[in-house]
Amino acid sequence: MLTQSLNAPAISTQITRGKVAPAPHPVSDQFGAITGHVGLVASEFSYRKDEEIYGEDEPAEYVYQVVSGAVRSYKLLSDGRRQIGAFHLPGDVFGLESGATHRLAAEAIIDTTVRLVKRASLEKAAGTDVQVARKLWAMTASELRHAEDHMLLLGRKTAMERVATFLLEMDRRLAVAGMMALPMCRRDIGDYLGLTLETVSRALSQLHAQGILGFSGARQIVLRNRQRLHNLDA
Amino acid sequence: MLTQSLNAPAISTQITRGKVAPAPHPVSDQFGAITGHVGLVASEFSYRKDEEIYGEDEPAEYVYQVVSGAVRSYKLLSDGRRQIGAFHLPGDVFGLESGATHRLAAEAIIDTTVRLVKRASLEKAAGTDVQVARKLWAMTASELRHAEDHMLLLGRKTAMERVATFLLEMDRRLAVAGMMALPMCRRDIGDYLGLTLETVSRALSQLHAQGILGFSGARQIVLRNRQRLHNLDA
DNA sequence: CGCATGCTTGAACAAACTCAAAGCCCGTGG
DNA sequence: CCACGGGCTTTGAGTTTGTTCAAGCATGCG
Repeated sequence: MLTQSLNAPAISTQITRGKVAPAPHPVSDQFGAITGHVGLVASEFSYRKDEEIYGEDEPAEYVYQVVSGAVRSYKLLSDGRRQIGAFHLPGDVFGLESGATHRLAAEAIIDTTVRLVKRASLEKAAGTDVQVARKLWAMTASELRHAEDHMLLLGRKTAMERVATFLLEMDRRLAVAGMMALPMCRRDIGDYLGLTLETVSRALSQLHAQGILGFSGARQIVLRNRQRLHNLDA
Repeated sequence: MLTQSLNAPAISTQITRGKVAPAPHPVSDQFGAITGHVGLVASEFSYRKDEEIYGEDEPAEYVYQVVSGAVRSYKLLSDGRRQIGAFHLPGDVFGLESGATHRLAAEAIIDTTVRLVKRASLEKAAGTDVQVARKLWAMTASELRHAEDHMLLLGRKTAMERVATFLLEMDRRLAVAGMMALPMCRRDIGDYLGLTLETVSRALSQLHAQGILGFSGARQIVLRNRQRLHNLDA
């Protein structure tokens, strides 16, 4: 886990470009805000479902952005208990570290393509460009904000409140035309919310029975009443 | 909570110095590493036990360092459930934000003196001095690391494991001559660990019965067997 | 020295977990 | 195109861990 810096590509799609897409980036494109600004070299890389992107405590050689797919960042206890700290969806940057190593491991939840840049080149850019330095700090601060909210959820919310929070978060982040297609299984959701997969399933069933959400298959969910869901979320 | 930027001083000890202590700072002094470097103006301020230092979502006007005493940072749910995200002990910097507001509230656990600098002046310094910018990022990254470890604790550890982790953390951070004087009450510990105060008390009693720790009053604790405590911590 | 606050302990309870089984999809291959 | 198989999800029943509610105790502060 500590030895290799990058795993084997999934389908040998290691397309290295001299420069990342020169097309204009929206403000929300955090990676573009950096790479576009200082002209860093970015590459693309693909991982198959459940493939490890990097391990816990591995040297942080690259910084990643999800192009398509989904990624989970997690920590393990020695007996296998897992806590997922975050899900990374298209557009999200992950694997950014101020220190030398990755604090959490990362795996592709489904087949996933990422863009990546060498951490060293970002550090270098930050050393000369104050805007880049500010942006790196802001990205880490944004992760911290999420972690702080999540500590409140894990420490103090009930199972139903956690699931309600999760659904509202996913709705915000990946709903298309009022519907969301969850890339992760019930176990992943449980490990994110500090619950078992059964408890997650029961909460979702209950919300379904109350008409608050609709299913089209276990992972296609429509929120039918965001207000009521919000009320369930403490 | 959103209106005032700084609460009334405890005992009118608002000593403003032209410059903070010019004595050499150890490497561990994060605040000094910045203020010393760029010559920022720092002040000292005191808060009485249980006094609010700033509220959640209040504008982040200052960055603080504990000089003496102890501080808790926390979030509340609407019905009063509380999650303490961190305890700040002498030497610790807290209240540092990349964005405009404080994400957690902060209160003095006991009578506390802090050193503080205006956030704006730090931002300004970071704009010209890359070392300062790097340091601010590193401090936020350090908080993130703690939050990630704490998510694992809150989401996946048992009550005994949480208490063991807590004791080892406090031992590391505030033990003097093998003994630690906890500044916080059982409720604070519970709200930090996602437990009730009764569960914390029961775990401590059990550790005492097993000879793993000794008490001299409820808050004076001696760890008699760190190895066994470490084994109890997953 | 006395009281109030915080801590401990006990007993009953509840929320979530574990273990188990059945059902549903979805992708695969015939 | 349909049948099959396997993984994922749901649901149920019983258990466990930690919570809640309630006393009693200690301690440290005035």
